[in-house]
Amino acid sequence: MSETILERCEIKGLRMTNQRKVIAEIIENTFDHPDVEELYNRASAIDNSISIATVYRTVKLFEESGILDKLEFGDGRARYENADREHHDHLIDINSGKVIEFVDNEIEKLQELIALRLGYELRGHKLELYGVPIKKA
Amino acid sequence: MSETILERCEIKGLRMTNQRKVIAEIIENTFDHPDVEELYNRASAIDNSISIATVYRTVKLFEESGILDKLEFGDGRARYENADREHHDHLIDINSGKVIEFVDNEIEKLQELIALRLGYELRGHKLELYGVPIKKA
DNA sequence: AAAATAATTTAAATTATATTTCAATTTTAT
DNA sequence: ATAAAATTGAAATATAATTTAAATTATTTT
Repeated sequence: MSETILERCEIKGLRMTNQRKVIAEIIENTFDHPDVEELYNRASAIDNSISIATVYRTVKLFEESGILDKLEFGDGRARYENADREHHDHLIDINSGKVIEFVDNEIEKLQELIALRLGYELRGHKLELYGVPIKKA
Repeated sequence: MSETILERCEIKGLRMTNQRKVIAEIIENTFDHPDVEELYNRASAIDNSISIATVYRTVKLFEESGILDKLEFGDGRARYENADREHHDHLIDINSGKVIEFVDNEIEKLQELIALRLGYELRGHKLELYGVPIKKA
């Protein structure tokens, strides 16, 4: 977990063009979950010649290479985050859209177990909690 | 949990046209997770004048009325199932695409708890397990 | 029951997200 | 430095979903 995205791309033998470096940098240094449009905006601010087609192509390439994780929170747009982080799930505030990350080892273990009981080896999962903030009295 | 979809629609005051009845029937009597295209095919077999726009409109209406649940398994198409069933989650066989339903009360309780710990009241969740069948020796 | 009003439908047009084509450019290999 | 291969930008295309508008169907009023 210590390499940068750029380094991991190079390890995988991906040709690192300027455009890809810009996108890699942005994802490296963000802790939110930008969609392609947002990545394009942020990338354009750094290199305004970059096209949105390249952003789409790059996130797809990075996802297929295991560099990025694709998230879908049900609003029709895909979001991306650095795949090289401690695994976590997401809680989405349905009022504000805010996304909170969490990990729960118990739930992780349970998922493995459930899959096993059903005769499957767990290869991945998707857990999203949707909630509203509890009002303090 | 004993009413039909049609009855629940009527309770909610939805105007039940022929088209909507056909779609309601189909979902009532299916235990898979059809997408709109598939619903349209099945509906067309019953009433070939039904249009795909109506299928889209109807699943949206039904979803907003809590009659249907919308599922997204990451292939870009939304799938639907009768919302009036014992709650369950899904395990997707990544080889065959087969979908297995399961319930685990422990995991349900844990999710509530996690949300609470983060200061949220849980309003919904999405849990999908992705796995491959374990080969028997 | 007929007329008036309101909601729904079909088919086509439109929108939104994502992918692909192709000529031009950039990168890598020779 | 040149040739070969991959990537890019811009525009075209694909795909899922939504919307428009005229026509139809259902509901309400008289």
